[in-house]
Amino acid sequence: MTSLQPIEINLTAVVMAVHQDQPVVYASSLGDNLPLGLPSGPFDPVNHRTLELGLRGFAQDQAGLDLDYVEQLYTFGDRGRNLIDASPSDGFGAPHIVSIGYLALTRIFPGATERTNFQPLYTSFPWEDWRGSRPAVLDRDILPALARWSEEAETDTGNPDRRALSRRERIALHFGTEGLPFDEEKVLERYELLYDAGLVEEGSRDRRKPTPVAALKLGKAMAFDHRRILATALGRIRGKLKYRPVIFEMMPESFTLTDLQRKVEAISGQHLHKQNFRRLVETGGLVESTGEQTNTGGRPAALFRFRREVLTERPAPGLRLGRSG
Amino acid sequence: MTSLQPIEINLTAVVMAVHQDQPVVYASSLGDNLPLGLPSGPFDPVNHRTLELGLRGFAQDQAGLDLDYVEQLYTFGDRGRNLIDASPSDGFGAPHIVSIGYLALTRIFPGATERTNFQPLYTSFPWEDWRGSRPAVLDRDILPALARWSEEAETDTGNPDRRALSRRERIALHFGTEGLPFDEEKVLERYELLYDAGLVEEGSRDRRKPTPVAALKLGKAMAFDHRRILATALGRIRGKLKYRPVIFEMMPESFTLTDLQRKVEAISGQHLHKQNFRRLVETGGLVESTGEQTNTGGRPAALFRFRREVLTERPAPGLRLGRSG
DNA sequence: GTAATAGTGTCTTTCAGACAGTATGAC
DNA sequence: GTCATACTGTCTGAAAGACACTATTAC
Repeated sequence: MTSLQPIEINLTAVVMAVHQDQPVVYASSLGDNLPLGLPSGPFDPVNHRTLELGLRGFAQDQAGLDLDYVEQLYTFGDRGRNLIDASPSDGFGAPHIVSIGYLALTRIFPGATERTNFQPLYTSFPWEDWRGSRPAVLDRDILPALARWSEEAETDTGNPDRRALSRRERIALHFGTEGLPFDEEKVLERYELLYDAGLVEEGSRDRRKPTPVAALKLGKAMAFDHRRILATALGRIRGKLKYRPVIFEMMPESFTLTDLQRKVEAISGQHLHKQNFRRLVETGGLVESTGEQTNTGGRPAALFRFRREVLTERPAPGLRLGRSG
Repeated sequence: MTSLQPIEINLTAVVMAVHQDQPVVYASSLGDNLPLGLPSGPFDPVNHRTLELGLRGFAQDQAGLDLDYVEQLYTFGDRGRNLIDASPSDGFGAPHIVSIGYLALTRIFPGATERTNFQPLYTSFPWEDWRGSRPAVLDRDILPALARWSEEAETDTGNPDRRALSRRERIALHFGTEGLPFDEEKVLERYELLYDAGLVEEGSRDRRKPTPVAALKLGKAMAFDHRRILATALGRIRGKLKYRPVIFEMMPESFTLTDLQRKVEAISGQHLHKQNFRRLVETGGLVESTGEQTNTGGRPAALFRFRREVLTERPAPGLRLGRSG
C-alpha cells in the first residue's frame, strides 16, 4: 500500500483521416530502424488541467496538429505490453506505464496538413479491408496458422471455465469461420487473437523471444502497444459510424454523396449498397444540398454539406450501414 | 517533462445488481457523516499485474465480492473533481489522482452476498427512473432550475464556437425538452449538466463554495467523483443491454420471462412492451425453457435459462428493447 | 455513338410496435 | 364463480435490402 512503484501515465493519440479512399493515421518513426509510433507523451498534471488537454498538447507539439474531434478509447495497463522493440529496457525498476489511448478525427487539407506522416492504416491490418473482396491473406496465411494454433491446445475438451472461450470459439467468433459472420467492429479482438497466437511481431517482441524465422509477421508492426491502440480506434470508429455522424469530421465543407460513401467504406472496410446509402443519408436528414455541382468524369454530381441541425433533432443520427453493393 | 508531480491511479468499482426490482450498487460509508463511496483503491503495479486484477482485489478486500463480469468504463483525470467533501485536502502538493472506473455485474444471492451494503441506485438519480411515470422531480424541480440557469447565460446569441452546444441545446438534447425524446442512455450527460448548473451537491463541493441554502441538492451525493462514475456505469449498461446479453449476469440460473423483463426494466428505467419483449427474447434464441414452472400468484410461469450458445451464434445478441407496455 | 459516373422508382422481406384476446392457477 | 398472473395470434406500418432502370456529362 505504501512506497508505491512510480507510475507514469502515457497519453497516445490515434489521429485518423481518409486520404484518396484509404484510411490513414498519423505516425512517425522514433529513430532509424525503429518502428513507427503514434504521437504520445507522459501526462503531466502540473501543466495539463485535464488528460485530454495533455493529449492535444502532444498532438500539437509532435505532429503540428490542432485537434478538433477527440474521444477517449481505453486505458491499458498490463505489464510488458509496451516495449518499443526487443531491447530489455522495461526492467522492474523502471516506472510502470499505463497508457490511455485517444481517437482524434481530422480532415486532410490540400496544403495545411502535412500529409507525409499520415500512413495508410491497412498496411498494419491487411485482414481488415474487405472492400475489394475477402482479403487473400485470411485464407492463405491467417486461418491456416490459427487452425494449427487452435489444435496445439487440446485442452478444449469439456469446458473447465464456463465463460472462457476456447481457441476454436475465439477464432470462429472473431474471424467469422464456421458459418459465423465476419463482424467488422471486432478489430481489437482479432488483433489480440493474432497476438496471442504469435502471428504478429509484437507478440514475440513482448515475450522477449526472437521471432522464429518461419513465423508469420502479419501486417506492419508499430512501437510499444500502439498497434493495439490503433486496433481499438478502428473498432470504435467502425461502430460509432452507425449511430453518430462522426464521418463528417473527416469530410470537407462540401462533398458529393459518392465521396461520402467512399470515405465510409474506407473506414468500415466494407462495400455499401449505393441506393440504400443515399436513401439513409438523405432521408435521415444528415446532409443538405448546397445547390452546386462538380464536374469530374461523367455526369456532374450534386454537392452536399452536413446538416449540423441533425445533432439537435435526433438522439442517434448515424449511418446504419447495410452491406455490399 | 522532468520532475513530474506524482500521480496516483485510483481504481473504482461500480458493482451493480438488481434486488426486488430495484437496481442496487455496492457502496459503504467511509466514516460518520461522510457520504457513501464505492469500493476503490490505488493501483499498485508491484502487486497487480493488470489494472483489472487490482480492481478485483479491492472488491474482494473491501466488499467481500468475488467479481465475475467486469468491464472498464472510463478514465477521469480532471483536477478538482474528486473531493470527498468540502474539506480543503486536495492541495496542489498532493498527488494528482486519475481515476479509472469499472463496471461489474453480479447476482444477489439469498445468503452469500451481503445485501446490506447494496444501495438503491435511483436514490442518487431520481430523475432516471421512468418506470411508473415521468419522474415528478423533473417538472417540479429540475427543468425550472435548468431553465433559469440557461437564461443566466445570454451569450447564446449567434454561435461563436460552431460545435459547442449552448446551455439551452444541452438541456433540450439531454433531458428531452422542446419535443426531443428522452434518451435513457444519456445518464452521464444529464448528471454533468446538473453538476455544471450547480444542482447537485458535488458541484458546490468541488468549487469549494458553501451550497446556498436555497440551492437544490438533487439525489443523494456520494464521495469523491463516485456519482459521476456511477452515472457512467448506468449509461453504459443501459446501452449495452441492447446488443449484449449482459442482463444474464444479474439473473439466477433459472427465471421466468416476467422476472427477466422486470430486471431489464429496472436497469433501463423504462417500461417495456410485454409481448415484444417475449418475442425478442425467445425468437432471438437468448433463452430456452427448462421445462419447469413456478407457482406464485396466478397462472404458473414457465422457467427459462440463458442459452449460452447464443454467444457463439450471433455477433450482437441483445434485447433491442422498445418502449412502453 | 460509347464510356463513365450520377441518380431514381419500386418491390419484397423483415420486424418493431401495438391491438385484443385466451390459459391456468389460488381462493 | 373472481382475481391474478401467464401467455398467444395477428394486424400494421416503417424501413432494410435488393432489383433494374434513367440521366448527364466527356470524348
